[in-house]
Amino acid sequence: MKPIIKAAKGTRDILPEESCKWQFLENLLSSEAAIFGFSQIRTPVFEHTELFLRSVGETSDVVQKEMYTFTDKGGRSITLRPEGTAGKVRALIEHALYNRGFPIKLYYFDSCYRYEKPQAGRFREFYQFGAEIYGSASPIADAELIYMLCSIFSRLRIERLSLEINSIGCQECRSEYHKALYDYFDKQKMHLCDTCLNRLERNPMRILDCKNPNCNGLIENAPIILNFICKPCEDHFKQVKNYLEIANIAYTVNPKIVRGLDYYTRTVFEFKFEDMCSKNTVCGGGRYDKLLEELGTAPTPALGFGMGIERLLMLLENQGIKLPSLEACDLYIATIGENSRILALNLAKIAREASIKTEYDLVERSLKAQMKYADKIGAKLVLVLGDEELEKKQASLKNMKTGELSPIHLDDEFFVDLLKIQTKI
RNA sequence: GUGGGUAUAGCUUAGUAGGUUAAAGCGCCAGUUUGUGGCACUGGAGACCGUCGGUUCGAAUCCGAUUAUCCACCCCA
Repeated sequence: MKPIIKAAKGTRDILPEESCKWQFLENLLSSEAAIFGFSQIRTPVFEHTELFLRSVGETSDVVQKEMYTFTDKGGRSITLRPEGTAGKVRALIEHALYNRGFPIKLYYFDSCYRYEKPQAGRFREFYQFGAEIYGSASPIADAELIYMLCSIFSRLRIERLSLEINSIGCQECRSEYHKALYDYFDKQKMHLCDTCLNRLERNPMRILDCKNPNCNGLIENAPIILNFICKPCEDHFKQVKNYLEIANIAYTVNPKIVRGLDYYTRTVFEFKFEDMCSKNTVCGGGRYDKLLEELGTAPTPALGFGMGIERLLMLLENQGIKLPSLEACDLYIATIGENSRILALNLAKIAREASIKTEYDLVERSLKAQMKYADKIGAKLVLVLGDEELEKKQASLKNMKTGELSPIHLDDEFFVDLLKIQTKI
């Protein structure tokens, strides 16, 4: 026996019992996006590395240590997408979708790839559902995106999900804030933990999120971004909050929310849920008004979010919300001998044309074993074709729920109708 | 990248002061009236105890390394 090959680290197979749940989620998310006027876009799994360097940001952790980057045979540097937004913006620009008139509203359901150490709710290949709005600078667009998310969560009957929002301002006000923050922590360097010392140089805002008790004391009195954002950013944020209140959406302002991708500006938000031990983000997003410019097109305001499907499933599991399981079979045709098998082919064809989910024996098992199998797959009806009845064009139909056996005439033109009625019972 | 836990049949697990054919439940297959499922009973297949090396007369059991997996941190969805 040769050694078996297993799935690569951080990847996993979605087996039938689970894939039906994925299918359900994908349908629900897509149809909700459609209700909100979003249309689907599908972009390649891999892109030129340059795209992510310029959008996600060269200093971000995602780019620095988590990308699947390789050189293809043509010598090009290629990267498997670590997130969904960059590719969508690239496509928007490449196909000049902005000429179709604003707003452009797109959604996607994509696999993404990051070279990380796997753990709960985190994989190297993971799926994101996301939506983007291009061409609106208005705070109503920020609210609209959040409305859609709330609508999705309520359709899934998810509760106890907290929405945290923040504004990280525009580039101008943020750089001022960075300066203030740097000065504040720099004076107290000796009290910071090692990771925070590192953060101080790379992204001082991250220090605000540190769990180390020593750093925590300093955080209390640290400057807050909301005191530094400029008047337009402040107004924008105020209005977003206002629109949320109008829609009766509960939120908390969390000035510590810092998104890890460099392209965010102004509004940022996260939907979190409490797990046994830690808080988990199921969905995160925000505005990225400078990104389109950065990728070489006219300045265009934009915003979007990404939702982790694996985390959504975790959350559903956590709240005991059941998703549909495998669909049962309507009709199983049990056969005894070759003649009845040939007849089964024809009957199955008729039934299937009428969209009745039909199966018959493929492994040449005994009748008893076929009955067992029919039971296992949850067949509602079993049609038993025996040699004796075959001559008289008859068979017996068993209702698996009641155990009731009834004779059925195979020539009956109402044969299919009969099955249809019976499978509905 | 840092730290910790775990590795025994398809699944869930038992088995350690080191001792010969490694155990159970579930699942799978077959049988208990030769043509009828669920329940019960009987039997069967299925594991070189993650891998490599070491200690020992002898290792699933002790030691080391390695790989995989889980969890936490970093970071993120």
